[in-house]
Amino acid sequence: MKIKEILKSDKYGDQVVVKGWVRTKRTSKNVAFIALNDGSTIHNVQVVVDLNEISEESIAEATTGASVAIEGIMIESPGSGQNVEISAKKVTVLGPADPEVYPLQPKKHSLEFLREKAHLRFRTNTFGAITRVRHAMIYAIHKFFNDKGFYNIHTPIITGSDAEGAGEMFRVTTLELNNLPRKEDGSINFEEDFFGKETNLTVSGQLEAELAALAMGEVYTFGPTFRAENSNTSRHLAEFWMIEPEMAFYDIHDDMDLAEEMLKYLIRYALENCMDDLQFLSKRLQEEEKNKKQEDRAPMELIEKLKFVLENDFERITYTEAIDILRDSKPNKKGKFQFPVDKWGVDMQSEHERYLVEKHFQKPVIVTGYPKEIKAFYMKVNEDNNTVRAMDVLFPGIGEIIGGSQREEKYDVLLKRMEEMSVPAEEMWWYLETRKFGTVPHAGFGLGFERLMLFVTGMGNIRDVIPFPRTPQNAEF
RNA sequence: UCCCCUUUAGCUCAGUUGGUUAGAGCGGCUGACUGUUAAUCAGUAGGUCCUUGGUUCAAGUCCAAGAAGGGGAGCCA
Repeated sequence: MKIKEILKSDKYGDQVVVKGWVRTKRTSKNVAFIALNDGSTIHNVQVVVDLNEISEESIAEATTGASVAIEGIMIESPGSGQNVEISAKKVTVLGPADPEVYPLQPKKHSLEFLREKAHLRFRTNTFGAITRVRHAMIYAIHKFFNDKGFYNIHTPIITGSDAEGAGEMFRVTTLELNNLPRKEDGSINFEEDFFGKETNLTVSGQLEAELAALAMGEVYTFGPTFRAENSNTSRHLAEFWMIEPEMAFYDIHDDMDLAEEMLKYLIRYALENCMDDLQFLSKRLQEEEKNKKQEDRAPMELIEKLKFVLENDFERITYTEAIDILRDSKPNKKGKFQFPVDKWGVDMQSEHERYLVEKHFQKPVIVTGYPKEIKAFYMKVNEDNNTVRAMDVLFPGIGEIIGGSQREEKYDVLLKRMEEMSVPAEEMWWYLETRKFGTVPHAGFGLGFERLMLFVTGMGNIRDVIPFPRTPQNAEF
């Protein structure tokens, strides 16, 4: 029986078998207590062992980290702290964990330490909670789209195009690296490679998702994404999961509406289904906050923050309005920004996004209408021929959580944009053909799944919301 | 890739102007305790002071290079 079910039950007297891992064991002369967890919930079940019936020796190996099977009876707990507990009739240690060397102790560990113990950190309260919330969010994403009539599309992980225009790519090859086949001019002959051409891991499924949307109407991808950027921040991974909806007949406003609706749906789902875990994460955060200086502390605790996002409309402004606000802002006038905002056309830096979201509006902000020079070739050019129908959703503490746009559906304009930005049009013939045959206005966006996880769990480092993070110089486990 | 910080016991950290046998709390182990909640109390073991080189009579402490980790920036989701 799962511990989650036992703790909800009041069938005192029922016989149960529980299997799990020991968190702590406390012994006294006549009685021992084992706090047992099986991953089904943040809470442990308390197993009571009468040492007059079961010898202390037989449970000697039931130390922190050991796996055990308990046969016993559910009883109403006389102690405070829990309603139900299990009176053990038989304790079997399935797999001992030598307490001299088992690295997880019944105490707080730093997140940095646990990162080096990623194979065992699932056994901690924090990562158990994160893992359950992560699952709930994965499920909720599929449910959200399914209920709206979207189709899930599996886009390729190995791609032959290097024109997706989103960062450095990981090369995929079966060529022998110590003995590369060369052409006469000395360059590598990729015709001998597995696919007969240069291939990489995908940096986005968007282009393929567009192809599907232009027949299926509303589609989404949810798959692994790879970026070989040498990026060392708490918000970047070399391998992460991205959700990319793509919708025919949507304009930029429909796109924004969907993005806001989806984010709120997911947050609501977490509040309705993961309250135990969120409460634990919130408490954990609040304890961490105590060690911070007053000005660095979060203005709201986790659950309050999630509810706040649910209950308020996202602020929608144009890039031009954003630049005006920033130019007239106190930190800009006082020279507090590392990158001063002086003229229209500059890209917004992290500090500017943070100012807008955390100081000026104090809620999520969607910025649209960026200068076309700083955005991708596929974004629809506005009538002013100066800005594009891009939209970035900015979240407090995280920055850009969603980046999206209405796509350029006009063949001539798209081709011209590709030439301007030196995107090889010949290679992208298939993408262009969708604009040649039955093109329609359409839009889409990309949501970084781990960035969503950062927000929902309140964690500060993206390496702690994915089980096995891949970052520069680190592919352990 | 750039800037800043850190590296001392299993974990979290202290270690004075360079000076003798390097400390604490937690955890482990041993024992005590009539139901505990990260139990409590007593005792006990445990160290390549990140690595290499240098300065010095003497280096955990000063200098140089490197490694690992963290924070921030860029890039982005």
